Amino acid sequence: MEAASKARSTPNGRGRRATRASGDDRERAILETAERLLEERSLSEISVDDLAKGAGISRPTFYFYFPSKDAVVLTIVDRLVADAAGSREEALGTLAQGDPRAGLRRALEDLYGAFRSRRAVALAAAELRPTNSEARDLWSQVMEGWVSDATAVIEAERARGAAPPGQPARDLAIALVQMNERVQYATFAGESPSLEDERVLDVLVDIWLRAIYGTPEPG
Amino acid sequence: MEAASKARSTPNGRGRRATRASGDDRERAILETAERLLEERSLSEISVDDLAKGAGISRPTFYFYFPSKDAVVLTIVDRLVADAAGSREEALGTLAQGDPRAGLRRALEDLYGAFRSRRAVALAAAELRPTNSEARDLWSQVMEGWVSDATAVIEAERARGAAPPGQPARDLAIALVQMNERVQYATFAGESPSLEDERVLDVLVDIWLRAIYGTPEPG
DNA sequence: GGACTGTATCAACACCGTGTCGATTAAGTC
DNA sequence: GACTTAATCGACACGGTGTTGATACAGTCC
Repeated sequence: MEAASKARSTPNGRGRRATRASGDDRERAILETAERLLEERSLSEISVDDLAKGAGISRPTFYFYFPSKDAVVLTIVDRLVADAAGSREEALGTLAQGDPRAGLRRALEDLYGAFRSRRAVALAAAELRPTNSEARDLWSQVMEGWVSDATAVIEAERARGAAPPGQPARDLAIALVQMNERVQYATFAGESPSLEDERVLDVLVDIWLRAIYGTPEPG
Repeated sequence: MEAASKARSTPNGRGRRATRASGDDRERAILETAERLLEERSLSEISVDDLAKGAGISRPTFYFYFPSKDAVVLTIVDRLVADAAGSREEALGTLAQGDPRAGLRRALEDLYGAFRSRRAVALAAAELRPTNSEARDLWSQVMEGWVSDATAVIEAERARGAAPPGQPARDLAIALVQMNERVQYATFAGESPSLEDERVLDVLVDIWLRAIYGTPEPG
């Protein structure tokens, strides 16, 4: 959905107010500085001055390019999300027909990979959510996309008799997608009880399969 | 684990420096003000001055009772966690023998109920985690408790032949416990894709049962 | 009942991060 | 060479945090 990242003619509201001169370099410098610093410390430990210094400008000049520190992060997250959306489209095709286990694994793999390759940004986005409504809205859209995809898959599998009935497909999808988010976040952040990087996919795929195709009754 | 809440003789580091006079009222007033304000707005929108005013004291006096705003929230969360731990102990007994579905539901119900009844505090704790290491450590301990309980249950069920083998019990437990946390948080916060309050337990119990007792292979 | 001790209180201060204003410079047009 | 418009920054105002030092206000203790 709405990328507006390449559309340099249309100012995207988040970035700079309508320009085309050499200041593009500075804008990029700010974004790169932000990504670099986020590898070292958390968002709350980075000030506007740090970003300005890193880009070789003064703090007031920073505000010529971005309205706030949050806006910088949102711009970066926007792009990450757009990239991840690409993987998703692609993976959904694989999932549609053929071996469900392999298809589901491909889909979750792509998603996991997209965020793991830019851990720092993913963690910053999470840190922003509680205090920034724009970040919340953006993430809501992202989650909604995955949930509706997963819902469609579950319903299709039930329709063709491959999966048994159970909880409403959308409810199941919400819980599973939120599980993925949380498990991945914990692993990225290196939380104390968390899955090892190499185990994440095995465990998640297994739970998804059992939740979708398994029967609920214990022996 | 370590409550140190009743132990008024031992100053608990978080609270006030060794006292016993009428200032106890003020300490309680601050805690109550914090809980009250958290019902209205998020932690980041509450200042030390708000807490002081609410308790009828000046901002410097606040620092006589607590070293920071975070310390107030941590004190409250400490108590919530202690309460929740009580429920857990109790629920584990029920789970041990008899109908697994009913037992599991009881356990998850108690946990869900403990946090739902003080939503605002739970949300504040989550907001604190990214910026406060003490909050992270506290929550780590809480998660670890649930994870090791769940691990034990899964291993016991596998040992007695009620549950089939599968992913390592602890890995499964981590993912499931983190799912619960995330799903419950989303519901409390009223996030956009989130489960309705009345659906949460049905969905979570179902996924737990399928993940523990189900077989992974699709038809 | 006056000297002593520890609790409780707050005005004033120093500090830091944010965001804005106004003045200034450096390029392009035409 | 007068006119815009991009780009820059010093100086300011603001709001929040945490500390210091002075002070009032109990209660002992002799």
